Amino acid sequence: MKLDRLDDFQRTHKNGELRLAHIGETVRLLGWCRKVRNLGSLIFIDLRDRWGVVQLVANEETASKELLARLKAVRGEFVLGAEGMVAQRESKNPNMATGDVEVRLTDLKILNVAATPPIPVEDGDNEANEDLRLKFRFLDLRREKLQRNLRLRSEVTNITRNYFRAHDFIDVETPILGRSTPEGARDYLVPSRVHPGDFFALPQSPQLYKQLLQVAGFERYIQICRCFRDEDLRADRQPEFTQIDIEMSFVRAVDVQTMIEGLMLEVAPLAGQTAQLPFRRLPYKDAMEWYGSDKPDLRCSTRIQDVTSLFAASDFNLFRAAADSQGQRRVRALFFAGEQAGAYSRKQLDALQDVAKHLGGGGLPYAKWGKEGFASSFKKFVDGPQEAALKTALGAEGEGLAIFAVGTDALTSKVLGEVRLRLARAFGQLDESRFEFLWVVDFPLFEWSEENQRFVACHHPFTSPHPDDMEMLETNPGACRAVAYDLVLNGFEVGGGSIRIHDAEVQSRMFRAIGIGEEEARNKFGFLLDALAYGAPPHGGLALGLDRLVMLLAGVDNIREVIAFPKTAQARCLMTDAPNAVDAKQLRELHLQLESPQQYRAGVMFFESVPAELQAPMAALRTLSMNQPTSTSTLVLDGEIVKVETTRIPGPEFE
RNA sequence: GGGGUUGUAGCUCAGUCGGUUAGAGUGCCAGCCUGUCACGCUGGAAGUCGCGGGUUCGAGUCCCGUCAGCCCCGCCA
Repeated sequence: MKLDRLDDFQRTHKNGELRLAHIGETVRLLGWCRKVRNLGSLIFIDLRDRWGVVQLVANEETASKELLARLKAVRGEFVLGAEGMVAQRESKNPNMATGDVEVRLTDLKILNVAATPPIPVEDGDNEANEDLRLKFRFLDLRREKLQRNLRLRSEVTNITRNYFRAHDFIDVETPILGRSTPEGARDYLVPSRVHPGDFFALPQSPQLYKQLLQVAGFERYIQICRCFRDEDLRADRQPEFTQIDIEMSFVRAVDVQTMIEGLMLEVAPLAGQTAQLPFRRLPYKDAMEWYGSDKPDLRCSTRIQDVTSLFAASDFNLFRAAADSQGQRRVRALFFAGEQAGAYSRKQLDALQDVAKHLGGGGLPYAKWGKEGFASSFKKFVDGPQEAALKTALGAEGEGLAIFAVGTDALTSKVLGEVRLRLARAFGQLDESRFEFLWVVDFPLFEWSEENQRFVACHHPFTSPHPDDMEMLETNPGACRAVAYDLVLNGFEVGGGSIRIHDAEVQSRMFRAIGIGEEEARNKFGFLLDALAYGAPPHGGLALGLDRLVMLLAGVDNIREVIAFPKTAQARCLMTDAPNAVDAKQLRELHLQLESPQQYRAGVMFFESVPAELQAPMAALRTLSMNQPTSTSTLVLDGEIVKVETTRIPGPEFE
C-alpha cells in the first residue's frame, strides 16, 4: 500500500471543534490516530489534533474495499488525513467535547506511519517514568496535559507583552554572550576562538544591561529573556530559565510593585484565581520571625511564637537555659489547632524529629492536647497552672499540637519554618485552590559569608541601601537594610527586584563594604561606574521567574512540566544527550585542552533479519526500535508501507 | 560536595524467609466480532531482574561498588 501525499488535501476544520451545528457538512481533517476500535465490518478511529479528538467511522456496507483496507492498516500515532461527512451519533459520548458527532468517512489518507510509541501518548493512570518521558519528549509533548501547560505559558507571555506595551515599556534584547562576573552564581562559559584564552559568559540575568538602558533614557524596559546559572538543580530550578525582566526610571519601590501587581491581576484568572490588590507587605525580619522563611506560604495562618519568657523559672533545663541566655537563644513554638493535630502520633513526631536533625537542629519538644488529654515530651516539668499558662500563651483552645525549638534565631527559624510547612500540609491547611501573593520587603543589604570571611551582597551589589541605614554602610553592614523586595506566591519566590544605586559615590561605598577595591571595581564594572557618572536617573526594577509562575498557574509541582525541553537534575538533556564530547578539532580551534583523555562514545545499530535494502531506513528508526529487542516495525520504503520483523544486535563501540 | 529514594516484559508495577520454568495489568501481534468510545472474546510473542563484583549448594531477593531518574541539604549575588 502506497503512502499518501498531502497534495490537494486542505484542512477544513479543527477536530476538537466539530459540533452538532456541523452536521451534514463535508469536512477534511488532519491529525494523529489516537486509537483504532475495529469491530470487524465496523471501524472507529479517534483522530487527534491540537484542538482535540473526533471519532471517525466507516462500515463495510458504505465504504469501498480500498478504504477498508486502509482503515485496517492504521495503527496508533499514524498521521492521517480524513474526508467525510459530519453526522449525529447514535449514542453520544458525554466524555468528549465532540461526543455528539462523528465523521462518516468517504476517504482516508495515510500520510505517515509510526512505530509503536515507547511511552503512553494519552493522559492516563500509567504515566511513564520521567527519564523515558524526557528521552522521548516529542511524544510526551503530544499529551494533552503538556499541550495545555505550554499553551498556558504562551498565554502568560502574550498577556505580559501586551500589558507592558500598554504601559509604555520598550522591549530591548540584550547580549547572550557577555562578560563573566564571578560574583554570584557560577557562569556558563563560552570559549572565544578569535581571542585565545578568553571566554564569554552566558547571562545570569541582564541586570547591568537593563540599568545601562535606564542611563540611556529608555525609562521603561521589558525583556522576556533566557538566563543561565551553572548551579545544582531542584524541582523549581533549571540551568537555563526564563525571566520576565523589567526596569523603570524615576520610580520608588512601590511603583515597581504596583506595576507588577497589575500584571498578576491579569494573569491570575488563567488559573481561575483573583488577585487582591494591593498585596500584603511583610518586612524580611517579620517573615523570618513569624514564618521562619523569606518566602512564607501564607495559605496557612499559623505563626511561630516566642515563648522564652514562659520558662524563666521552669525546671526544664533546656528551656530555662535559653531563658537565661539574654536572648542568645530563644524558645520558639508553633501551635496547630484541631483534632488531627491533637491526634498526631508518636511515630509521626519521631519522623518530624528526623527532619529537624537533618536541618542541623536538636530535638523537637512537643506538647499535645488530644482525646487523652495533655501529653508532652517535657510533661514532668509542667504542673497544672503551667500547662494552663502555656495554653494561654500559645492561644490554644481545644485540641491541638505545639512544636518547640530551642536555639539561635537562625536555627529555630530554619527548623520551625520547615516544620510549619510540613504540618500545614499534613493537616490540610494549605488550600490548593487559593493564591496568596505577598511582597517580602526590606531585605538585609549584606550577609556574612563564612566561605569568603567577608560581607557579600544579599541581592546584588547594585542594590540601593535603605535611606535610613546609609550611615551604617561602613560601621554596621550587617544591620543595613536594602530597598529590595521579593514577590512570593504560595511559598515560592516568583520574583525579586530592588531600587538600584544611581549615585557613583554610593556605588563606590558599596563595593568597599563587600571588599571590592577601587581597582577591582574599575576593572570589573568600569562601564557601570562610568555610566553612573553621566547622569544616571533614579531607577529600579524586578525580574519574574516565568517558569515558576506558570508552574503555579498550571497547578503542577515541577517546572519541567511547563518547559518544552527541560534538563534532568544532573543538568543533562536525555533526548539529545547534551552536553556531549566534541571533536579534537573543535577543541584545537578554541585553544582548549582536556585534563583527562577525551572519551569518545559512539554506537551504530545493525539489524539482523532485515533485507540489505532496508538497513538504511531502519537505521533512521533506530531510536524507536532500540526499545524492543525483537519487534515488528512498520516503515516506509519508496513510499511503500512495509512491516518487518527485526532483531536488535549491538553495534561496535568506537574508542 | 552530602543525604534519601527508585531501577524486574514496550509501559506501569507485584515478586513473601535466599529455593521449581520470574508474574499481573496494559501495550504489541494474529484470528473472530456492525455502534464502539478503557470495545469485547480467543490465542500468541515478548525478560541482560540497570551494570560490575562478592557471599552462598543456590541471588530478582543478602553485601560492596557503579550508572541513571527523582526529592532534599549545601549551592543558587
